[in-house]
Amino acid sequence: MVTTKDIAKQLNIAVSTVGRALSDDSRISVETRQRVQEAARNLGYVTNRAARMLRGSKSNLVALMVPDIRHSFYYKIAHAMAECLERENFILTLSETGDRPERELQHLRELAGSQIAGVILIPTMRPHAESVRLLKSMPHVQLIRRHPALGGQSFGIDFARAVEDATRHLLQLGHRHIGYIGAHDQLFTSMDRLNGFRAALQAFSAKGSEQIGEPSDPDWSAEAIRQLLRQRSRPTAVVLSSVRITHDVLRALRTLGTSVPDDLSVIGFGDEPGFEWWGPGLTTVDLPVADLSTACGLWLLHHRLKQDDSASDAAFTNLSTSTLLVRGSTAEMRKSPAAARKKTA
Amino acid sequence: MVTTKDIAKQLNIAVSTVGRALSDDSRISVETRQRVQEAARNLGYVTNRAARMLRGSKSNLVALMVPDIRHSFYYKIAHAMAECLERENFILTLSETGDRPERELQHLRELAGSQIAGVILIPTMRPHAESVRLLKSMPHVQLIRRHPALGGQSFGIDFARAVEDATRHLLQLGHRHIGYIGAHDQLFTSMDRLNGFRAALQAFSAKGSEQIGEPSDPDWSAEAIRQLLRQRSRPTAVVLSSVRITHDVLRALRTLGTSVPDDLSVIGFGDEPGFEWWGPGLTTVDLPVADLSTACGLWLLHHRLKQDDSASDAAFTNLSTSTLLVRGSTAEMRKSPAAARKKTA
DNA sequence: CTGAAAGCGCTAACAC
DNA sequence: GTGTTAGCGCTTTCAG
Repeated sequence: MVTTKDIAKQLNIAVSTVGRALSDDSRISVETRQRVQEAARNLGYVTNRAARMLRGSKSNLVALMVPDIRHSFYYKIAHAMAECLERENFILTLSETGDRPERELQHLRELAGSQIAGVILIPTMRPHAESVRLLKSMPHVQLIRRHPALGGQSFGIDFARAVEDATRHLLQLGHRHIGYIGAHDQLFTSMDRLNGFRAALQAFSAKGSEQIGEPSDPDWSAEAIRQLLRQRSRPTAVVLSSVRITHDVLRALRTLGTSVPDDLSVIGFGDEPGFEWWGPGLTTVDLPVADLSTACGLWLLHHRLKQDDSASDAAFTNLSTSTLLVRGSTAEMRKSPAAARKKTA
Repeated sequence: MVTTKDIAKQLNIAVSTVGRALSDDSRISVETRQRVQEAARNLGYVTNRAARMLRGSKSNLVALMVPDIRHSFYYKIAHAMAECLERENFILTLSETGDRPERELQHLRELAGSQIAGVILIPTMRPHAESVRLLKSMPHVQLIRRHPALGGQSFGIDFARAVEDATRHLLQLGHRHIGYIGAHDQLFTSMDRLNGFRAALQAFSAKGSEQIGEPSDPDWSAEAIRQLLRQRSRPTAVVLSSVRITHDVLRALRTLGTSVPDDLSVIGFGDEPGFEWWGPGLTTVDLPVADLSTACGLWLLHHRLKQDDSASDAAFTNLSTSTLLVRGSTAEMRKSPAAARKKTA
């Protein structure tokens, strides 16, 4: 490893001169500056950030903590963050929590030791007390989810409105009995989504059939849609409230041979590769993940990490709104589904 | 930030004693060790890795460099790496190159300065000379692709065999005229795949129609499949040779209304969510990405990063084999495609 | 068993 | 315009 000392020795000058020349200090003569910078290039000098950090400067590491990078939600976030941070010469670290508080804590410990500059996290349901304490010592923002113990800065999506818009779309198509499949966790955003669904129904005095459960069980969603379709008076449309559920229900509907949108209109959640070509094309809630992430990344960089400690700890919440992507899986309600079936046959 | 000095002051002992106690040095009495460790816990001490690194120890950062984390190929890799590194208390950094040498270089500069412990990279087509030099100073492995200038350690997939197996499957179903859609870049693995295709055809003395081009253009693949289907004597099956191409062709086939597998048997590349429910279910080459990545990560950790510098620079190449996932998009060749169409109608 | 002190590479305050 | 020096937090001799 080449150090400033090596450069100094080679040019017969002092280390401090080298340091100043490398940072283009105006006190150093232009000539010396050039000589130093050239020598640095020739020797392949790279500044040792460990040493610089020891002197108090911040690291250029920003951590992103997500449940599982394989979900479209999260890899889209990671991509947007990577681009955003790269532009400012920051390095992105990636931690997967698997939604487990212990893994979250383990990562935070590791990150704290590495003097991370900041953390962007999708928190687990119930973070450990130590996680909370560790986060207090590093600038951070919550993304997508929001846990009260983790400080007031967060970027999220208005899920209530997203689901409400989706439901309204079905109502405007004439549907008056709509199914809903959603998750059960108390905290976070699941309740928001359900509330959006209920709000829309109420506005039209329509009927809802809710299936609430544990979508992390791979078979649960399939069973939920079967339940809905088995009712004597079954819903003519269904709203799915997470990407995971959408995946599982789409697969189940193919197996069941349900005709979409003739027998059932379907609105999914999120837009993954494949949703476009599922059956007649899936009408779905398009989440503004990329924009949200970029906004979040920039905000962390500019409001929380800038040298001047003017950065306030004031609560800050940004809620993005999503848009409905209308494709073929939703249609006007016909009086009799059977009639519709005949017509297309 | 709590330091060893703080702990020392609080307990009225020397910093060196604290340091030794924290690393469970046998020379320190059990009692002192416990007192120190308890104090550390109470004060919320975390060891400052910057300082430790300055003393010569390696960082716990391992970098992963991929073209774009949003592709299934790469997020699967990232996931496997994250899990693998986490187990050994390493931190994964994620760099996106967008397949552009300049971005690759920029990231490598940043990583070099941060004293990264090691690099796992999917190299760009033509890495900069400086990238090559930088990589020489850090332990690294190439993954998936393999560029001769970047050292002899690599983990890859036997693409030639993957495509050959896929083609053979079609041949065994009786197809004797098979289309192939593939990429054009000279280096790396594209040629391997094409060779696999040709080898299989030759074994059966069958006819091939190759469309070779630039799949990064979103419309190119669609045009390629149209070309194949427009020929007077058109192929009865087609082999797709990248994930990207598979996505684009599947979309195009839907638009064209081609009946699969009656009019055309199709074999895709990679297995993404959605391939399973595309049309009759896509027969595809299932790439052993997760296993490969885990193997690669473990290898870097254990062969290249261990303190003892016994780590050899010997060339090492691991080629994994993939398996064919047979679903509904491939069928036995009928004499007349039209007859098949009638039968199902 | 424990303490004192040096030094990793860099920056910044203080000379000249 | 440039040199000297101290010190960031830790590990590691070398002394006791």
